[in-house]
Amino acid sequence: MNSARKENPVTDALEDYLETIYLQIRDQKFARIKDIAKARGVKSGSVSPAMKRLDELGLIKYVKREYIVLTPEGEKRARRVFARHQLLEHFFKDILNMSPGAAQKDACAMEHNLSDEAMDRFVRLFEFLEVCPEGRDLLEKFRGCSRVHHDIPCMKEDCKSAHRPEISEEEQQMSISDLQPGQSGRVTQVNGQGAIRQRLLDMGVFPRVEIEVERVAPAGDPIWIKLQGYQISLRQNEAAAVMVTRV
Amino acid sequence: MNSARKENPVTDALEDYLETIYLQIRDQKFARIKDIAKARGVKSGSVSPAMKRLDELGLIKYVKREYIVLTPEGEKRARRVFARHQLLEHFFKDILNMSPGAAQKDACAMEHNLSDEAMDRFVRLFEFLEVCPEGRDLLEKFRGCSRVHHDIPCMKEDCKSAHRPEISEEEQQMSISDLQPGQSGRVTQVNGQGAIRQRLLDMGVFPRVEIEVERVAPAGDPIWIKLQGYQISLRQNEAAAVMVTRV
DNA sequence: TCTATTTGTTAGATTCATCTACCAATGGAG
DNA sequence: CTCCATTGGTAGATGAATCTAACAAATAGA
Repeated sequence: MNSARKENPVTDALEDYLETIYLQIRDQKFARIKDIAKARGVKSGSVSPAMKRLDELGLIKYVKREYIVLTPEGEKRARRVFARHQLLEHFFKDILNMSPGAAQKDACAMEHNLSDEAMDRFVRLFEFLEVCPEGRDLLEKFRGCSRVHHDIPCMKEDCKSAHRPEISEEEQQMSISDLQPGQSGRVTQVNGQGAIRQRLLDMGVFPRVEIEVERVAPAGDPIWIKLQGYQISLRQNEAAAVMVTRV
Repeated sequence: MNSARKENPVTDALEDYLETIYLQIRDQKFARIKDIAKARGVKSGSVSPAMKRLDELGLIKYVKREYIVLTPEGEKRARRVFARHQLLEHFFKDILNMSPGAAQKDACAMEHNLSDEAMDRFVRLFEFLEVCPEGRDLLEKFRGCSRVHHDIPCMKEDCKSAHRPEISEEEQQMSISDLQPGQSGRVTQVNGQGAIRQRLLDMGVFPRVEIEVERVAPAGDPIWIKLQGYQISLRQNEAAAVMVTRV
């Protein structure tokens, strides 16, 4: 981020201003300090100097006390940021099924940091889901599962009826509490809800991660596991919520 | 981001330090200024005061010139950031099929800004792809398409053989250049490669976006379209690369 | 034990983004 | 035409994160 700024002095904050200007010109034909300040939640005393910097960078045309105009370069840049915003928001809201508010907020936070490559791959995913009949069905199914999933993992539902009916021997699902000390597994599901789930995720316990049970207390309550090279301890109910396949 | 900082003064930079410390303790049993500076690409003169701040915040224990120790609170926080990093990197690398370097970089940039809700939904997606047989197949297929896709959209490939064989009337695919002025469409695919594709994405032309053809120049070359309330112009070859369904 | 090297600290400067508080310009309303 | 309200601009301050450069402490060789 530092080196990026040296080559390209347009900071995230300036990009935000640019995007705001872009949207205001779109929606009300002009952009002025007051509205920008309001939209961005800053004071007008902060906007003026920012406009000066944007002008110096050739991204806007700004003569004091007059309306702000985007240069072609500025418009391009603004549109780019806005496109990333839209893409992320769509992904969060319509694919991951997040609440609109959170989708918007997360998109705002990330719009400046999405590489071209990531953007490209997101779009490929969208294309897949849009164009491919299977993709569409799957999205439906995923969203269905995701919505219900607060309790029931998708596996139990209609997914069960799919092809690849029998699950091979070593893919047997079990919970961490079924593992003996020394045994390892690969996480496939986190069944807990609310605080338990949150805590597990925050500790890095989610699908694809490999864990090893190191030690189990006599009562079976704290269970020490190793993941990503670090040791953590789980309560019994947390361990029981984590489904794994043996490795 | 501002308001968040007031309630919780742990900035992104401090969180990065915390994560670095966490990983160094994991990998070499101790963390010291020099290594942290190197890992983060800053000078040691910047690290010392940061350690002081982290100590004041109760996230590390730091006595000058001695090794740095994470408090339970600090360890929790570090693990949380690292978990987000892992999750994002996994998503970018193994699901979106990005190059390892870019996946890593993007994950770094976003790890501080991923809401709990987003994390939860990502994990649901992983669970779906891990546990559900259909999910697995689909991921395979998507990755296959994604890899080849630089030229060939997935629709033409094995996806074609899926259920839902015939595409209904109004879902006929056509390119933007097939639309008449006044007609509208919903983007489903962006077929162009390289610079053309990049330009289209940067302008916000990607699946799910609705566009309307406003005007076509006599020669058919610049085509003006409206999307997201803004007018942009496309060259003929760009327009031809964008597949839409009529709306 | 004494020096040379490595490592860490401190002070002071810079840049960015913000604030507050006050000042200046503009434009209606009377 | 004047006055006042709205709007924008400026100066000065703050806080974060960084740098450089000089200094101090610890460590390791000789």
